[in-house]
Amino acid sequence: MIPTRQSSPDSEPSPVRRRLLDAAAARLVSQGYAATTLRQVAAEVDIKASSIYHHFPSKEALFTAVFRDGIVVMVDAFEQSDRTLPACVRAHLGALFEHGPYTAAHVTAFFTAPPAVRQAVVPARDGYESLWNSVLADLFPHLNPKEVALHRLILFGAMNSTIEWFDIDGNVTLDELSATIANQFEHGVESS
Amino acid sequence: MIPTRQSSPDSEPSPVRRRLLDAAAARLVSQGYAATTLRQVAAEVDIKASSIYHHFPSKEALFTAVFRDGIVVMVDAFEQSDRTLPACVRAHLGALFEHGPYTAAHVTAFFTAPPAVRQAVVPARDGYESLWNSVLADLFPHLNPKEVALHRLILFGAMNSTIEWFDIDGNVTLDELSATIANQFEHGVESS
DNA sequence: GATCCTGTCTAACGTTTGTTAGGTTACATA
DNA sequence: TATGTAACCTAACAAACGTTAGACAGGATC
Repeated sequence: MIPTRQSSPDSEPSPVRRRLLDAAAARLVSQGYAATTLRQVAAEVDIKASSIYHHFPSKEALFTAVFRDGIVVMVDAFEQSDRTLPACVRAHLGALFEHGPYTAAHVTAFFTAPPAVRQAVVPARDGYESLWNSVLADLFPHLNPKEVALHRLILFGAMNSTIEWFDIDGNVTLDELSATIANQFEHGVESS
Repeated sequence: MIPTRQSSPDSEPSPVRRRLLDAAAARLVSQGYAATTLRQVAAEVDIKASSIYHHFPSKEALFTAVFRDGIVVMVDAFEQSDRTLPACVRAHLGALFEHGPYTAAHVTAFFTAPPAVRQAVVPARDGYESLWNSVLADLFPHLNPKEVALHRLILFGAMNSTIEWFDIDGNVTLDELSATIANQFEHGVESS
């Protein structure tokens, strides 16, 4: 009857394994890959660094799992939304700010990870991008596929950068921010 | 008569010092702060790591200088543009892709640097952001200051994220990309 | 010619890193 | 009761890190 918060994307793995992922994700957000040490992560779970190797075969494997879970959280949020643009934007920002540190870790630290880790996560990333591409293609049928991809990248940049400055406890709510971004993407800043 | 490219933002410092900054910036882009070692940077300039300390008092000082130069490049490009939105966007992307690795290093690695380094660069960052705020306030007078700041952050996110996917040697030119981003910011994706 | 300064070097320091080897407990299952 | 396995531990490894100390060369200055 231990009240461990299960912000888990997967189906009930070992509690310690889950807490290791939680701690690793949280550290990734604030420190990046290279500066996050296994001893820090282990200490946050009250075990020793060497014990991590009973759950993951290497540092790379641990952080690969974190990045994968970051995408799982995004895909889950995306699939629970209707396919309107504001809803999709809201789902993406919700994954970033409301569903644990995994998506935030992915967005902030993915490019600080070594190539082997990045490559292992690429397929999952591509899957999420495809979801967006098909939604945008439906919503804006006057765009050809190349334009869809280009505008999606611009939108992703706008959404993901919020992790660097948006304050979830500030004056602006996530709903308002999502509406602003979606509206600007669709109609431009003139219509604000 | 050595053909060292002088992609320098400052006024002719020691050639070795400049080359150290160049090498450090290039490494920052691909590896981030913690993973970039002084021995790597020194090797690229054909000196030993300990000799760096004749030019900079510490690793933090070296990379602080890199981040500062990243802003200098941006400000220079910005001030040579007229104050239209497409020109400002083009200047920003030019700083990212055409004027050496300093701005790219700043955008990709600033948040991977330790707090002491970030804080030392904050004033210069604020200056550049103020330039943009005043231009956007002039161009879109119907926005109040809070809205200007919010839309600037969204635009910065869109522009800076291009460093992660745009290929300067690909099919799309920097001019086209700048026009697309500026147009979308102003009028939305509908008008594409 | 003696002195100083600049720029580099070699060598080493203390620390930290990811990782491994081997031992110890607790709790299953037989 | 015996056996096995999961989960942790201590201890240590080799490598790499930022940094420092001290020596040496070359050129300028006196």
